[in-house]
Parts: sequence; structure tokens; C-alpha cells
Amino acid sequence: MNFTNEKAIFLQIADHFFDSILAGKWPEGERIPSVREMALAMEVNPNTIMRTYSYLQDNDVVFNRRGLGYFVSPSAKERVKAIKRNNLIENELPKLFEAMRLLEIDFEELRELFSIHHSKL
Amino acid sequence: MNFTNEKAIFLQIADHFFDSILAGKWPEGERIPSVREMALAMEVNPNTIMRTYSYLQDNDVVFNRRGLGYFVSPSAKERVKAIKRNNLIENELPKLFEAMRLLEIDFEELRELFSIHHSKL
Amino acid sequence: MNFTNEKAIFLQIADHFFDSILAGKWPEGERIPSVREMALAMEVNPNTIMRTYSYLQDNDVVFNRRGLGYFVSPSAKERVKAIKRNNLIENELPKLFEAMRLLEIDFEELRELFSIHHSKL
Amino acid sequence: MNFTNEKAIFLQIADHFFDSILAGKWPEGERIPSVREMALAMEVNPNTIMRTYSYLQDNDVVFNRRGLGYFVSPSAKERVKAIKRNNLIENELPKLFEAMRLLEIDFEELRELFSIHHSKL
DNA sequence: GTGGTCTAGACCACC
DNA sequence: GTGGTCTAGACCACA
Repeated sequence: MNFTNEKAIFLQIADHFFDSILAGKWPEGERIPSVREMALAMEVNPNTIMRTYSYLQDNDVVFNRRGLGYFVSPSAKERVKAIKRNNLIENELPKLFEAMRLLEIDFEELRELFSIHHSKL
Repeated sequence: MNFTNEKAIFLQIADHFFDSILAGKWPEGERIPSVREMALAMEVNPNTIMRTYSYLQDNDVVFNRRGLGYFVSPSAKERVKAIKRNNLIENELPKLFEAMRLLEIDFEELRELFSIHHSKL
Repeated sequence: MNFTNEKAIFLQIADHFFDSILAGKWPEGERIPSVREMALAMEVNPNTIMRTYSYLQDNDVVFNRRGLGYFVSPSAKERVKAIKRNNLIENELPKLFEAMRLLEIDFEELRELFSIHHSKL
Repeated sequence: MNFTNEKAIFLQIADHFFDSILAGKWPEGERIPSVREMALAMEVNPNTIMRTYSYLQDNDVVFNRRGLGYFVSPSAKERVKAIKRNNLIENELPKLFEAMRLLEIDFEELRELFSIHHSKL
């Protein structure tokens, strides 16, 4: 996997999980790869994965059973959706709208850009 | 001024300048505060302001006259607008649209949030 | 059975035995379930039960007869009581009293909490 | 400093801070030692201190200012008191009272042990 | 096998 | 100087 330098690797891996969960991979209750397996797969130090998993656990997206591994939380998908959705609405959209106002971009222009984006998919 | 820990302080101050310039404060050619004044006002280390000013200069938003200080560039406003607009369209909007797709937020909902945002102003 | 992650599972199961013995279930001399039965009942790896039983044996609460199984020791109840009582007085109470001092909880308040606890039973 | 093996070192150091804050050292707003200083003082790896400080920050007992260090939160003392007090009343005391019941220790005996503890100070 | 903690030492951005 | 992240490698308790 390729990582940016703009964001901590352990967070990029966490985002990777968030996205996978949102996309419907990882059914609830499923065991995620062990710390060591993941470290090998991502070509990253086990400590870094450990940090990702702790972070996911703090956010109630996975839980841990002693000696067995980490498992996707029930309702993980809803949790992720809620976290991201909330962040979008509370933080990112207000910034966007404010920027649009200052840059004199109106909503019609946004609609066009939106169409262009989707036609590329 | 209050700073977040998520972004470098010198960049937060630069954004502050960008916004002020966009908002029409700072007529072209006007002298901006000296590094020391600004550092005092922002309760920040002068090195940090120095970094902000260098950054603004790199982006042709201010220019420097030895011994006199920093001055707002002619067409600074247009420069800022172009920089921000480009960044918005190339980087931020595609991310936003992708996030909307995953979170199942459609364009109608975005329009509503947009209205709510503007009714609060 | 539900386990917490804060304490080793084999110790949680051991505590379960301690409590049952104190509460008067498990007459002295009675055979306790086989390792396999217990593992099934607790939904736990047999190794884990094995560890519990060894631990109980080390504390003279059960004894083992080859080929027959594990049996509750004579005077198991008194043993458990002594172990727990000693642990309480030597380790837990001093910690509690020290915590009370720092948190400015006096003995009167403790008495009230004690009453509340018992009124709930 | 001497550490137990029963509990993670980074948590023992965190407890050390909790206790110091409760005891009234560390006025609010005061800067705590830098990660490196603390690591030297405690004869421990800087990473370990880093973990302690992150933990304290997660619990709103300290906050961080970029490049300057960690500072005791306003109301840190009340936060610590509330955390510990709540934990005592909700978790530890019920366990204690239940143990007392099973071990047939009555409240008078507790009072005696309490007196003995305090006469030792 | 699993996770969890720790050390040693490096590199980075930022103040 | 400050914190923050990462690697490499070790050791431990637990299932």
C-alpha cells in the first residue's frame, strides 16, 4: 500500500478500514487480520498496526477478545457512517460553503461540477 | 487568536490573511503589520510570523521592500481567489463528492444543508 | 458467561468458583465438572479451564485424583474465606482508605454508601 | 522511580500525575515536564512518556500546545477527583461490600481496620 | 497463536 | 527546543 506524508500512516490504515466497512466488506462480528498479518500485508511495523487497531477500538468500530483477535463491532457500519456524516456536516460543509461565498461560486456552478464528477465515474 | 492543533499555526495565520484579502480588507499596496507587531497581536513566536510572510510572498500575495516591510501585492485578491478556487475544484470537491456517494447523501440534501447554512448568516 | 478484558479469563473463572464455594454450593468432597465439560459450558478453550483448575489446586481449594477428576477440598470454604479475607485486609482496604483520604470521603459517607448498598439487596 | 509488573508503566506514571494533581501540586495551566525530561527523570523510554501524556490528554487532564509542551488543564483537579470518585462508588465499593457480606465482616470491624490504618500514618 | 508493552534510536514538522 | 510518528526487535501474559 502507498501512503501519503500528509497524514499519519496509522490513520490512513484506519481510514482504509472505515472505507471498507462502509463499502460493505467486513460483516459485523468478522475477525479482522491479526496485528502481525496486517503488518506484513501493509509492509508496516506491527506497532503501527497496533496503533490503528487501538484507534478503531476507541471509536467502537472493532472490539477485542483476549488472545483471539479483533472483531468488527456490531453496528460498525452505522458507527462509521455516523462518524463521517457528522464530521462532514459539522466541519467540512460549513467550510466549503464559506469558501464558496468568498470565492463567489454559486450553487448552480456546484451542481455543474457535481455532474462533471459523476460523468467521470 | 485561537489555533487548532490540526494545522500548522503559520498556515492558519496565512489563511487568516487570505480571508481578509478576499473579504476586501487590505487594499492593494497597503503595508501589512511588521513581523514583531503581528507576533505580539497573535501571541505567537516571531519566527512563526516570519514563516507566514515568506509563505505569502512565495504565493505572490505580498511582496517585500527591504527596510520598509511587507506590502499587499497588486492583484492580490485575484491571486488568492485563483489559488483557492483551483484548490477547491481540483482537490476538495472531488473528495466531498466521493464522501457523499459513500455516505448516501444526495444532491438534494446538500442543497438543504446549503440553505440552512445561509439562513444562519 | 461474559468475561471482561481487564482480568485474565482463567482468573475470572476461578473467582466464579470462589464465590460459589463461599455461597455454600459445592459441598466438600464433591467432584467439580471435568475440564471438557466446563470448557463447553463456559465457551472457552480447555487450556483455559486447565489453568483455572491448576490455580485452584495451588490454592488448596480443589484436589485431583488421577483418572477421576477434581474434587472440592475439605475445608475449601474456610480456605477461600481466609484467602479472600487476608487479601482484603492486606491489600484492598489500605488502598481504599488511602483513596478515601485523597478524595475527601469520610467514614460517615462510607457508612451511608454502605446502607444504600444493603437497602438495594 | 520503581514500577510494578502488575500494571503498565505508562499507566503507573499517569496515576502518579493523578495523585500529584489531587494532592494540589500542579496548579492549573502549569506546564508539565517535556516528554524527554520526564523520560530521563523516570528512567524510561520517551515513547512510554508519550503514551502517558496522550492518555492524560484523552482524559482532559492535560492539553497540548504545539511546540511548547503539555499543560495542566483548567479544572484538572476536579476532573481527576470526579473520575476517581465515580469509579470508587460505582465499581469498587459495591465489590467491597459484597465481599464483606460473603466473608462475614461487619461494619464495626471495618471501622476498626480504618482506625488502625489511620493510626499508622 | 493472540494482543500488549517496552526499549533504542531515528526522522520530521513546528515554535 | 517541542511533540509526533515510525521502525526494529524484544519480552510477556494469555487462549
